[in-house]
Amino acid sequence: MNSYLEIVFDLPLEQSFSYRCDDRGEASPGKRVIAPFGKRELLGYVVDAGDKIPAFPSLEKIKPILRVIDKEPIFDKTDIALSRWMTSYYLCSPGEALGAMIPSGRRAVSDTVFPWDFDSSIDQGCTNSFANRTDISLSTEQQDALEKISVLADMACMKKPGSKKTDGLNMAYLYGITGSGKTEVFLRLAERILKMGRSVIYLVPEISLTHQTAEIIGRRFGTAAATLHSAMTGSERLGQWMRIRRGEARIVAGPRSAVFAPLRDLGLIIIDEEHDGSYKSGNSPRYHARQIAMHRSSAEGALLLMGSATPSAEAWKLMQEGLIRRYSLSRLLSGGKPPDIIPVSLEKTAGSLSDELKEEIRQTFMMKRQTILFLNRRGFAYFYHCLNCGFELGCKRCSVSLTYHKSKNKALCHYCGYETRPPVSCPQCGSLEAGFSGFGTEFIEEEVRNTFPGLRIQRADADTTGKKGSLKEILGKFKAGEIDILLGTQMVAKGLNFPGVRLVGVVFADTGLHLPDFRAAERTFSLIVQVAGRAGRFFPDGRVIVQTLRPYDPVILKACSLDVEGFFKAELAQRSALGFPPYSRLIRLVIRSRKEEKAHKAAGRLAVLARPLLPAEGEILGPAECPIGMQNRSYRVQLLFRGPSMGILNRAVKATLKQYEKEKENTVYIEIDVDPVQLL
DNA sequence: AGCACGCCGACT
DNA sequence: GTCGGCGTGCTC
Repeated sequence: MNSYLEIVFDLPLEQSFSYRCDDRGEASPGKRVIAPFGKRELLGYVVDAGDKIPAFPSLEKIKPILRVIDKEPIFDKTDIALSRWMTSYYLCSPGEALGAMIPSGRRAVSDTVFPWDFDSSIDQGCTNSFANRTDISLSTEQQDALEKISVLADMACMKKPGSKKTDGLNMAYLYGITGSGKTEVFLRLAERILKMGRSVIYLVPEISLTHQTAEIIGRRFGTAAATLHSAMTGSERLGQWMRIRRGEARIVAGPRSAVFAPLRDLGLIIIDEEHDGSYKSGNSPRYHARQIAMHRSSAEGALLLMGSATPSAEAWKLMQEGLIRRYSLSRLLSGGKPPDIIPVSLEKTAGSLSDELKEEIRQTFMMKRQTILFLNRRGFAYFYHCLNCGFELGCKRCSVSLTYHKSKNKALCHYCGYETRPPVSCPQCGSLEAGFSGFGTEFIEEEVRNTFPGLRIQRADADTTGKKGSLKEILGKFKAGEIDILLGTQMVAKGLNFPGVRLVGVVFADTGLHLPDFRAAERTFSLIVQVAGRAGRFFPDGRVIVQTLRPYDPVILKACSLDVEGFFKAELAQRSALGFPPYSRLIRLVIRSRKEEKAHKAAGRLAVLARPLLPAEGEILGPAECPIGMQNRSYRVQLLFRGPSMGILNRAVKATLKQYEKEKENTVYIEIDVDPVQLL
């Protein structure tokens, strides 16, 4: 019984390996085992077990496994089927797919067990306060959306799981500004699905939001709720995983990896803030939770419900085509209107604060209210520049500008961490008219302090919130009114839920617009609208000032007038004209090598091999140096496969890589990114 | 991915 | 003379 096992490892290896197990059938498919692999002992996943002697390796080569980790299988047939689909879609190995699915799969196995606790977040946004009350009455809009989506949910749930194709009838979108009550509709729907005896996944973008959502769900659904997030230790997460697997927890909240929650009878997947970039994994397999959710909901007969005020271009197009049903929430529950959003030109401004912004800060202070200043990218446009010869100081290992950090008097690289003392005079021409200028948080902090010496100013970015808990502390002080101006990156967005805030300033809105990425406009647009939307939720009497070097840029203007439809009309027309997603699909290969010409040679060869393997509808872009051409001493060259459908692309890429490997000439590291979102 | 084996450059 | 670079091959 079960004397031979097929095992896969979390390594970039296609094949499975055969092992012997002398134990009494303890090892079975879906369990993890420790097995000798070359010189080391590796954690592997059993994918098959049987009595038949494996055909391939000679019998004497087959080693016995060392031990079985799990008492119960952690993967069932559905999970293994999902991992197979991931393998073919994302072109990763079976072991990598399984490793991404189990939250502690890639870490050391620890045996400490911590109790599962809800973090009582300091974020007391209204989400919390109204979501706690189940008796709250819905607005007509909410009620209407809930009823219509419920019909869809019932239809999706009627289908037998596995009865294939749901013809897009299983996707819905709650499109509405922040504060219009999406959360309550999500929760009501979840309640309904749970009552029908089915289960729910509730995805949120970040860990911080996970806590908040977990808390709401925990209060509302009690022990039926579970959380899976990356701040938990391996064993904590495994504990939750098994609770879910056993059916004790039937609603799971978490970030992108929670899309793999091993729920049975899945009835609903919710993706809150669907546009958010954190749903895309940054390492192999580079999956997108939305894509996995689409696959799972259709394979398991569930409804997929997404929500955002600023949908992704992909979702927007599917809504236009009717493949995702759209339900709008257009009114704020508070009854107010979004605040005025005023674009202000920075063109003739000496520093980084326009007169308009300064004046509003002054007024806000006089009204005893608070200001939040937003900087979208830490240290961008913060580069060493020589006015005489144009020299720019860049990282020796990565081709990005070095950022000046005044507190350390160091110039440092954001990608690899390289640091150096900033030169006094230009290293190229010796001119003294060289130095750092720009819009980093530190720089602006100083300017704000000099302009408003009497005000209490606090900076919040990766530097000041390095130690855990300190962001919480800062936000706590801000909420208590002990800070007048909060200055920081994305993370201060949470402060937007505080009623003392009157003014929000986006210091430099166009940073993202200059990036060499076809999604730059989409991201810039959505950032501004998100900021403004959140602002409006709590202080409809408030102001939002958007500073920009391009006050006439249509993207900025449409964002300031919250014109989502208008933005997508123009943006989709442009994407279509240029043949970019959502009007095409992409696979990106990044070839990395220490030697520049090696990387280029490999990329060139790959392109040559690929062309005949790609049907006429497809094309290959590049090879080209990546926008960030060098990272960690490695040259990076990219190759983009573009075509109308993913099928032809991943077949071509697979065949290309296979052939390239067979040639065994110029071995390089190749990174595969299916549906890339960042092209840097 | 690691880890070993193997063959060519500048150093204790 | 060795130490050490990374190119190549293999892992049941």
